[in-house]
Amino acid sequence: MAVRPRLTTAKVVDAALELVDEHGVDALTLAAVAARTGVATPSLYKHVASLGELRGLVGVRLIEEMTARFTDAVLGLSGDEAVRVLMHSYRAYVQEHPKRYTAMPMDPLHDELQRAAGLKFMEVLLATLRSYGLEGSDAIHATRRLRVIVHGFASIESGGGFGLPEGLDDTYDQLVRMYLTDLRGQS
Amino acid sequence: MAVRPRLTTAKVVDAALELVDEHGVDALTLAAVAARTGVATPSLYKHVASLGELRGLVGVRLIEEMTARFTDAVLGLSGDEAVRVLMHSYRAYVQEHPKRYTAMPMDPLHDELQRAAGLKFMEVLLATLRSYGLEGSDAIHATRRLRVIVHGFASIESGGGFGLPEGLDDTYDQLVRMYLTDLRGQS
DNA sequence: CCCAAAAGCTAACAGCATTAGCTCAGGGCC
DNA sequence: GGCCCTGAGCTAATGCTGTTAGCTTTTGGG
Repeated sequence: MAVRPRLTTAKVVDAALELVDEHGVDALTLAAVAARTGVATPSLYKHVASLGELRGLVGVRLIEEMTARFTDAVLGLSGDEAVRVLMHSYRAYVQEHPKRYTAMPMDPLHDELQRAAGLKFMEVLLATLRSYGLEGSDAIHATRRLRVIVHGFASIESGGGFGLPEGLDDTYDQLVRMYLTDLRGQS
Repeated sequence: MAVRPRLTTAKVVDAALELVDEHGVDALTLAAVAARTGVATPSLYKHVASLGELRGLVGVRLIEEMTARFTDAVLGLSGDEAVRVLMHSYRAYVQEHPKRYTAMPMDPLHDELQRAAGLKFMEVLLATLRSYGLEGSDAIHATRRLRVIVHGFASIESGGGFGLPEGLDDTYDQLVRMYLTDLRGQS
């Protein structure tokens, strides 16, 4: 640590995220990040190993941010109310950052950081379902079903996959209700 | 039509799809397609306007192929059995072409071809749900819920997003059951 | 039999990620 | 307090993209 760097890995990821938010995930290029941080492109390699790694770090950032937000939202709640708040929190996050969700990695097993972030995320889901008294594989299945619904909807909505946005709130409410009913029904 | 072309747009899309299947969606490059079709890269522009358009055509191909397959699978069935077969057909297709699903466009409104293909796909879904006697927005909500589940699961599974693949069949069965129960419950 | 349309080609260019090697500032250490 | 060495940032260069311009050559229609 001979020199205090003007740039850090965290700041590089910050700039990358801004770029994704503003111009979409395809605009995440090392040249653009360099321009935004006021640095020559090759200088970024002092903080990031490659464009691929930067993408991975952005993914970790997203998972962490969502996890923190959901943890906060669900705090002090339990049962159906906790699940409802969690699911609506998820959708709200994606709605606030429409272009961001495309950068979410579905494969958190490759990278060690992503793996850790993914596990923490799963823990929040499991904790939210704890009051239902599910054990072993039942708990795993329940979190999987939750992920499927929440990610499926977010993915289609943020990609503009639903034709007209009319009644989307209703559709989501129905999904939440469907999930909760099913959760109670199998006890 | 002065010359019988050695290459056609369809063959270009064929090669593109092969590339996606073999080496993932990131390997879909004009240079690679040219190499595979035995032609110089710029020659492709006689059949395709740009890489972006080729991506779109690949997307259309995928939607059409899935639609055809589901139409076939559901033929002569109705009610729960039709829905069950449709959902399992969807998953089977994605399992057979793991890397392919990433190329599926969620935004079929930009391109005219994609729009048409997407509508046909939705028609199959609506037709499958016809025997439930849903009308108006109820039918729309039901198809949306179906898409959310089916796409959510396929997206996570094909991306390796479920940790261990253990018990994934059970998870999917639970989702199918959940959807059907919900469908009956609200009549 | 000619000619125009169109498929494929080569040459060229801009933008990208990435590597190699340099410069030079500043904190650790005596 | 002055040296040194670590490391951040730079410039130059390479190879791979997609894309455009303009030429060559084949071939079906008149």
